[in-house]
Amino acid sequence: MTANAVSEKFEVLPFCGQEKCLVDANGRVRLTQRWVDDFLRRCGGEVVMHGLPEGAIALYPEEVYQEMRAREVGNLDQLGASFALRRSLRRFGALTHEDTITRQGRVTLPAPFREHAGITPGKEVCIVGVEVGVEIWEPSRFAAEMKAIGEHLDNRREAEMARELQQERERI
Amino acid sequence: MTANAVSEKFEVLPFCGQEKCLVDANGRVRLTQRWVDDFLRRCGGEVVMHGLPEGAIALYPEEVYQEMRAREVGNLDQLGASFALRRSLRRFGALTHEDTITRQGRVTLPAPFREHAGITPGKEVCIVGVEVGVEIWEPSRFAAEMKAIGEHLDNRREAEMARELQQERERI
DNA sequence: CTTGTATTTGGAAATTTTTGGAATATATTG
DNA sequence: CAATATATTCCAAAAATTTCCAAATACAAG
Repeated sequence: MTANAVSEKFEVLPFCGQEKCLVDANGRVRLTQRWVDDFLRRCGGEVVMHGLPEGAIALYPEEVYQEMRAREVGNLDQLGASFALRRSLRRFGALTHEDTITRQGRVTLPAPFREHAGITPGKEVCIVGVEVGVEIWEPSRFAAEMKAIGEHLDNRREAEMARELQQERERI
Repeated sequence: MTANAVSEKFEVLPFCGQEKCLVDANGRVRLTQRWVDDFLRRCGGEVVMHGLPEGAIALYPEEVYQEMRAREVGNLDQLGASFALRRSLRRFGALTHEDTITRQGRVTLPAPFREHAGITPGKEVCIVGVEVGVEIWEPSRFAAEMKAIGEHLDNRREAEMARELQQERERI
């Protein structure tokens, strides 16, 4: 298959899985063919890059980002009165950037985004599918994030099991 | 019987029982013919692999997974504001992966999934039927899980018997 | 304004990894 | 014990990743 032809196979679960890959000396990453295909299918390769508060970089198809921002951007009547709204617009504006995936599936991460995400040219990053797009993480940050998610779920499991036992005891 | 032909024998209890098998050097497992048949019958061999919070890998027919996952993906307007939604998408995205069982009944476990489940190429795993699919466990984790299930059921038995006694005493 | 230098961009070759298949060995059943 | 089925190892083909290189662009100094 050539780099530009999108596989015909229908993807039931787009933007899933995770990869490790190297950031080249110029701050570029190469997406795997599968994700390139997902983006081509969704938006012809036009992606929005956004620096997340979690300290990672998200890549969304344009339409996903538009939908995500539609509400706040529509609230122009509050613009004069609300510090919070202005801050939010400022944050999203500053940390958002449009790009097109190249024919070889590469995306350049501009320096401010790399700094925001703690990413260094020449080192590895984790690229993670998030169902509606992908996220690019500095590996140790990603490990910490997954650990936090895991611990939260452990707590939920304990709570669920305890509750089940409690219900058994209190049944009339 | 060839690997691709599904046995005509009607399976009353699909996805039951357990097996031990070796993970090859490239992280692939071979399902027994019975389970290959179960998957071919349900979904033509198209499976969804999912890293469970319990630290094992589940294989479900596609349709089972779709049903299991009430679509969070529709809430795009919350994507920018909600850490919890992003975490949820991240967890499911990172630990979910589509695959097709090969003609030889093999499934590749990608490295991140193996790590998540503590599985090492070249070593044994337990493959456990869970009625709606199968789960792949690192053997000692599976033993611990079965022990935990047993203990929880012991507690429930005590609770149920105590409650029954209490009801008898409180009867008028 | 021109020339030389540095930086960025795109592409191709080479290596590594992954994948599918077949051959061999082992176990199971009649 | 033979015949069949199952499991495991090995190997060749295919694919993906990474490294390397050349062209293009931007930048700076003369």
